[in-house]
Amino acid sequence: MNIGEIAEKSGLPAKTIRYYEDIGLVMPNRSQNGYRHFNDTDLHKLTFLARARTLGFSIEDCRTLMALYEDETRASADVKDIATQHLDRIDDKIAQLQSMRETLSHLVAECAGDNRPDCPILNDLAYHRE
Amino acid sequence: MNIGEIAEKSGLPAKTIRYYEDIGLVMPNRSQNGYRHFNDTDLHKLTFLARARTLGFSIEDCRTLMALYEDETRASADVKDIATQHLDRIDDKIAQLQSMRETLSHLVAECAGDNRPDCPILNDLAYHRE
DNA sequence: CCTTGACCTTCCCACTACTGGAAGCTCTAT
DNA sequence: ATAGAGCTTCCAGTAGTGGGAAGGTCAAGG
Repeated sequence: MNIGEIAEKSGLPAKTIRYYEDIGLVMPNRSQNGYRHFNDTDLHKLTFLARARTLGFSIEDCRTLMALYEDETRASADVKDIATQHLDRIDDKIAQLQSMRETLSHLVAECAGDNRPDCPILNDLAYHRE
Repeated sequence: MNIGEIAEKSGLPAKTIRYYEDIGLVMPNRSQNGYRHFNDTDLHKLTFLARARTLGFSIEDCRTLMALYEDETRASADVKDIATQHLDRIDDKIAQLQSMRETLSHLVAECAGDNRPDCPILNDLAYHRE
């Protein structure tokens, strides 16, 4: 498979696949013309990566998860640790966003949104005291 | 005020304040020795920016919001539009994170987390079909 | 007067995870 | 022969800092 084909099959843009090769996540062979040549194992890896990225894992987490996946002597505890930490980070982010959301939605609700200049949103930004 | 003092008062790192000058968000005067010299207006602007950033507005949003703040003939509708769009982006992000959270928490719950290799998390990554 | 240490300056690199674009080579079909 | 699609590498840029080098400035102490 050339890069275009595997891009379609894996759902990852060709650019991204080249980038993953750059950072050593996949190592496709090369044809004589210099084109990357991907096999089914590469496709499987890329699909794995695409799924892990969809779940929000960082590239470094993905690297570790792939290594664990390929290590038949792994302990599932190691995988669970990574996932749990990731989950904690997600929870932190959600909490942070919800706090923003809370404040913003109040301000938006209070703002008349007409052609007059008075605006509670700007007042908050200018004079907010924690 | 020198940069150290205003950094402390505004709560922004000196590095960040220099960056904000670079991109034209603040324009402090310079003393004869070349040091930046900030006045109360600068402090007010930086505090405004710090608050806007806390609420998650992008730098470009901040630039627009500051311009509106300084424009006495503004329409509050323009401010409300920016805030509403930002709120929508936040809602999107929260939804995305909660979807990840949902999937991940199930997988984590199913994983034994012991020293055996079998792991539902890796199975999902490797064989997930949407 | 000299030195020390805390400030300040500019400049450049690194980070995350790509994305876009330019210049140029290869393949396929007409 | 040529057009167009697909491939290659390399370079630059994104957002918003953070880290650190190399060097100028200032105030206090000996």
